[in-house]
Amino acid sequence: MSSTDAEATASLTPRGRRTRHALVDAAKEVFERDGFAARITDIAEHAGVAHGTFYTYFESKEEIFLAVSQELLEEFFPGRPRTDAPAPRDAYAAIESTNRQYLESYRRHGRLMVLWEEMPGVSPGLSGLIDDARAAVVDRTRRAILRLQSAGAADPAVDARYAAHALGGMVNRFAYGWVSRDEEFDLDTAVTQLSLLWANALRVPVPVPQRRSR
Amino acid sequence: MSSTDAEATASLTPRGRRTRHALVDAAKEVFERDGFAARITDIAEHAGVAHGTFYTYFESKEEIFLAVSQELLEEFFPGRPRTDAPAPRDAYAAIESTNRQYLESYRRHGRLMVLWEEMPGVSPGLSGLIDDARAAVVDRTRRAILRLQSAGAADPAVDARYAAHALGGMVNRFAYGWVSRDEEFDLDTAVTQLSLLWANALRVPVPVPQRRSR
Amino acid sequence: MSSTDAEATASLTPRGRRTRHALVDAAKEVFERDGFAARITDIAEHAGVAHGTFYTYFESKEEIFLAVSQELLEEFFPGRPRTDAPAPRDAYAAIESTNRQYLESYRRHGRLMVLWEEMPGVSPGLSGLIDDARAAVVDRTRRAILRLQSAGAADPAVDARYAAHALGGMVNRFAYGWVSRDEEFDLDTAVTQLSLLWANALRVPVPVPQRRSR
Amino acid sequence: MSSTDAEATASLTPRGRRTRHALVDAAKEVFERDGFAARITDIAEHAGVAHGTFYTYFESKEEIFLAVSQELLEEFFPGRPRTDAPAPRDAYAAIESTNRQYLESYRRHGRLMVLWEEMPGVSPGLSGLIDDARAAVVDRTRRAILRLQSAGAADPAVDARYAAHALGGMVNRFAYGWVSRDEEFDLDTAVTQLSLLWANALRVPVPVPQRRSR
DNA sequence: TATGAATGAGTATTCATTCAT
DNA sequence: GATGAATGAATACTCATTCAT
Repeated sequence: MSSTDAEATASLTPRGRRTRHALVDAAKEVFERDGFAARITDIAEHAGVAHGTFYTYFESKEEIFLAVSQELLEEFFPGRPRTDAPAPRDAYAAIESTNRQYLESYRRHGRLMVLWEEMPGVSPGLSGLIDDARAAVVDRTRRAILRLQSAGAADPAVDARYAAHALGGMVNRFAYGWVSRDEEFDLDTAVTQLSLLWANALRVPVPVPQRRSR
Repeated sequence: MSSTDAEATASLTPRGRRTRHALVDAAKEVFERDGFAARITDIAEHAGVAHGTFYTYFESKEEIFLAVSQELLEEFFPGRPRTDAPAPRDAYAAIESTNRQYLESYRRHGRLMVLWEEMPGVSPGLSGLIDDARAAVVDRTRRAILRLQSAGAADPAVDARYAAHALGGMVNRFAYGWVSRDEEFDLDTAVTQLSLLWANALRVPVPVPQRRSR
Repeated sequence: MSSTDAEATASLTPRGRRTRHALVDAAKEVFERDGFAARITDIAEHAGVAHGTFYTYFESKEEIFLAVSQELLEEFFPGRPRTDAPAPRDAYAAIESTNRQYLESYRRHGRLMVLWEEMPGVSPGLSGLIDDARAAVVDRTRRAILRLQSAGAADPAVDARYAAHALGGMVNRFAYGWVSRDEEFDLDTAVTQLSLLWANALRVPVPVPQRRSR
Repeated sequence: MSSTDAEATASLTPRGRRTRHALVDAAKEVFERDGFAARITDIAEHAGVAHGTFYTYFESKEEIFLAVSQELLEEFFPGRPRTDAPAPRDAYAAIESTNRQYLESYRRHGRLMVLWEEMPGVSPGLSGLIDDARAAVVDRTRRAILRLQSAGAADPAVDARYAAHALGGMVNRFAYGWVSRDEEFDLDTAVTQLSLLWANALRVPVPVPQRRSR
């Protein structure tokens, strides 16, 4: 549970905590079903509380969407990297692991992730928040690329910042297409292929087994 | 002017044609300013016609947005490739040319392109239409990759369909980030870098000059 | 009809003018009945139009209240004095005429005048507007007193500004009490008495007939 | 402390008395800040008690406003006159003393007095109560005028009841304007001027020093 | 007594769409 | 074709008041 959530919850009685929780759960379901057009009335109804009760805990749809998103934010944009910087020769493994985690998380949250992508059209405020988190991750990628280049393990012609944006976008967009349309993709193949493309793009050596994967 | 537009226009008197045109122009401006939340009243006002006149020409906001989008659809997803399949040894040049065109077009239409991306959250019907067009382009990319592979000019370990989705997404997402946020990118560098990543990813040979570009 | 009203009406079709008028009339009735707590729904209903139609003509309750008040504003705080400055020896007659006009107008508009007085508690914006108009009248009174003093026709110990505020307030408050509570007052007596008090206060000579009026 | 307050307080435990007191204090502040639109939540919060606690002591906003007003009621409309009827020849001194007290009290309670005036627009019940108190004072004034007239010390042409209403209103309205708008008045001058006007109006002799006061 | 969560009636407001002229 | 007035469904939000603990 994210810190923000803990904060919001701190001053509540157990009963209040239960109600708030029910609202967040309900909101998750309703957002998944109706997108951001979800009606506050429906959320309250789903949670089994009166209309006005919603406003005891949240000031707006944005705010509860944020609460629903807390978990995702932490999962996709952790405060700190989930793994230590890998030795250059493990670069491929790190890429693959990151991609696998990303795709799995993305698919697990499915409709909600899609909502994130479409947020700017609908709630600029919220999407700014997501953008910030995203920027941090792009920056981490950028630094990782620079490290590989220093170690002579990546194409020096590549501009780390441009590449971080482009490759991050590649995986993100792939996942988005997968979830939002009904493309037929296979998880393992997707991980292998995206990692191969990513590694190739940077000219990071790809271990032999992958090269035969299809 | 696209065929659909021509159709819609055919049965109108000259005066009607003018009014319809004014509405589409106005809509473009207003959509760019307000996003898809634009109000029909504003569009009509901008076009200098009465509110009700809108409905003489369009049945809904979706419909006029579609009309506004016709031009873009044609530009981004032309009915037929704009260039013939290049000889394998010109692969890099083709990649670069495609990317440059894409980025230039995307930037030219700026806010409107962003609207396209965010459409699904807001008008599923329309976005289906865009998706279809997109799919055609992805398929063309897929076949191009297959051709390169047959010619021994691209990494055979790459799955053409996955790669077509991924690399198309890469450029699309990069352009989106560029336009929707205020990232500082340089057009030439962006073209060079994205093309380098794309070519690298497929292990398509990159001519020497690029390799020194930064 | 005040200029503001004419303006608002200028761009409307006859039908629109009729509807707008119906709304203002309805509002007057409803405000008189319910005070400023009147509901917009009621006003629309009273005017025999749909709820939303209200918003075709007015943006808020304040705005229609202002429209309702236009006529009163002009009556109580005319852009220019309704009479020329009287010769000093007619001072009493002028006082009496002004008071009679004021009391008659106030009583004619009854409940609506009372609403004006209570406006500050309920809509500071509107009341500021009324205050401004009131200030202009107070200033006119002040200058009239100064004129009388120069002519040696009024007590020189009186401070014209303080007196203008005080005596204007006296008549206003008297009228307010008369209308808002059910005090039993007689119009002629009220005019005579207020004028006597006013004249006495300034030591303006009071013609003999008045002195016997009761 | 007024009798009503004492009553309400009698049956409470010391702790209850403290809480009730905190609520009344808080209400005074909040009413002064927000007018009668003050929210019960805010009052409770200000008093440092839970929302629901309010209802342990008061049934409604009106009721606590009344409690807040007790002190003022007593100050402005004392159960008995604060001074004995003055000898006719001290009439002016009595007028001046009353006016000074009134203006000082009014200004001391400032925003709250203004609230009183605007009460009818907002809570007819309460304002009826205030009206009653006011009526008692007007009646006292009326009888004082009659006394002066019997003693030959005031203009016999003046109708005591009309004058009591008018002159009371004059001072009240002057004070209201002073407090609610930002008129620049000076206390001593105001007292002198209002007393002068009042005395003049009744043709009560004004001692010489006043006549030179400005 | 105190708490604070829950309630829900009440009201304003927006805007796509219809339709008489 | 054009007009612009009229419509009314849809929904958000506030806050006094109740009540279980």
